[in-house]
Amino acid sequence: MTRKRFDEMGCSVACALNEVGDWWSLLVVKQAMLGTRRFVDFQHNLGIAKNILCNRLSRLVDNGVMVRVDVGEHGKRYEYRLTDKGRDLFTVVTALRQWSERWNGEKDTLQLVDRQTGEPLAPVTVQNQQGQPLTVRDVRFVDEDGKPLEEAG
Amino acid sequence: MTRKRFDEMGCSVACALNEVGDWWSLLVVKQAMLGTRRFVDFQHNLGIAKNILCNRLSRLVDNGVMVRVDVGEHGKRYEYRLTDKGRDLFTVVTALRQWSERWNGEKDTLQLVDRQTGEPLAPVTVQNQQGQPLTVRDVRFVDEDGKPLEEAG
DNA sequence: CTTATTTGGTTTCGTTTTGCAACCTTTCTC
DNA sequence: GAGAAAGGTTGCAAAACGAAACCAAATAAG
Repeated sequence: MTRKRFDEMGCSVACALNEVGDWWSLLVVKQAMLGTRRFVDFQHNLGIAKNILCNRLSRLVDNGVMVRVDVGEHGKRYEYRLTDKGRDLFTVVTALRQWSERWNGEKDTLQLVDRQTGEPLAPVTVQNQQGQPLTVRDVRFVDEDGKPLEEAG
Repeated sequence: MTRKRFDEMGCSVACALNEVGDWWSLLVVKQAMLGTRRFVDFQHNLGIAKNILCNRLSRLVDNGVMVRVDVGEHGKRYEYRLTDKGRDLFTVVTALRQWSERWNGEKDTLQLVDRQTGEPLAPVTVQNQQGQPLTVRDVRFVDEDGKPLEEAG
C-alpha cells in the first residue's frame, strides 16, 4: 500500500512528478535557486522539519537534481547544490511563480529581473518553432505514428 | 499537526504549490488537457483511487482550476472542465513534460504538435522582454525596493 | 586546550494522508 | 422493470508527515 508510482504510467509529466511532485521538493529547488546551500539554511528559510528536509534532499540527490558537496575541512560539513538537471527546473519554477501571481496576486516579497538590463522577465509561454505563443487549444496530441489522439476520456 | 500551509510563506511558488503541489493534482489537470472530462474517465486513465480523485477534483474546483458542469438530463451527471486559470497551467505542465523528456528520456506515448503546422513545440524557456532565453544565472532576485537579495542562505 | 555551539542528521510518537475494497443511491440503457 | 453505469461515501490498514527530543562530529570561543 505504498504511494502510487508515477514513473511507469507511460507519461512524461507523471515521470517528472514522480521526482519532484511532492509538496516540498520544488520549494527546496526554488530555495536553492535563491542561493541557499546549507542544510540549516534550507531548514530555516523554508520552515521544514529536519527529517522531512533530510528525506527530500536525499531524494533530490538520488534523482540527480542536486549534489551533496563536502565542504568541511575535516569532512562532515556539506553543501547541497543544484545540478544542471536541477537548474533546468528554472522554467518550471518560474512558470509556477508567474501562474500564481497572475491568478492569486502578488504574494512574493521578491521579484526576478534580467541581470543585464534590470527589467522584469517576460511571461513564460509555450511557443511554436517560430516563437509564437501557443495555448493548449493551439496544440494537438498525436501518438507515435502521428495519428491524432482519439480521447474517449 | 496538519500539513504545513504554503500559502502564507510570502512566496508565490509556495502559494502555487499549495493549490496544485500534491502528487495527483497536476496529473488531473494534464489529463483534462488531453480532453478527459468525466469522473470515470479520469479514474481509468490515471489509475487513481475514487476517494482521492473525488478529493482532488473538489480541491481543484474550490481553487478555481476546474468547474463541475451539470450535463445529465435529470441532474447527477457531471463533467469536470478546466477554467481559464486551469488552462493557464499549460505552461507549467509542458515545462514539466519537456524537463522529464530531456533528463529521463522519452517516456510518453504521445507528443504535442502545433495544430496549425503539425510541427513539434519549441522548448519552453524563461525569456527577457526581448525574447532572449535566460537561465537561472542570468537573473537576479530583488526585493520590493529593488535591492538585490543578500542571500545568507 | 577545553568548553560551548553549530551542523547534519536519526529516533520516537502521534496525526494525517493514501490506497483499496465494499457499499450506496441515482440515472441511464435495454 | 431489470441491470448496469456514474458518482460518490465509508472503513480499514499502511505509509507519510510534523514536532520535538536526542546524538555525534566539527567548528568557534575563550
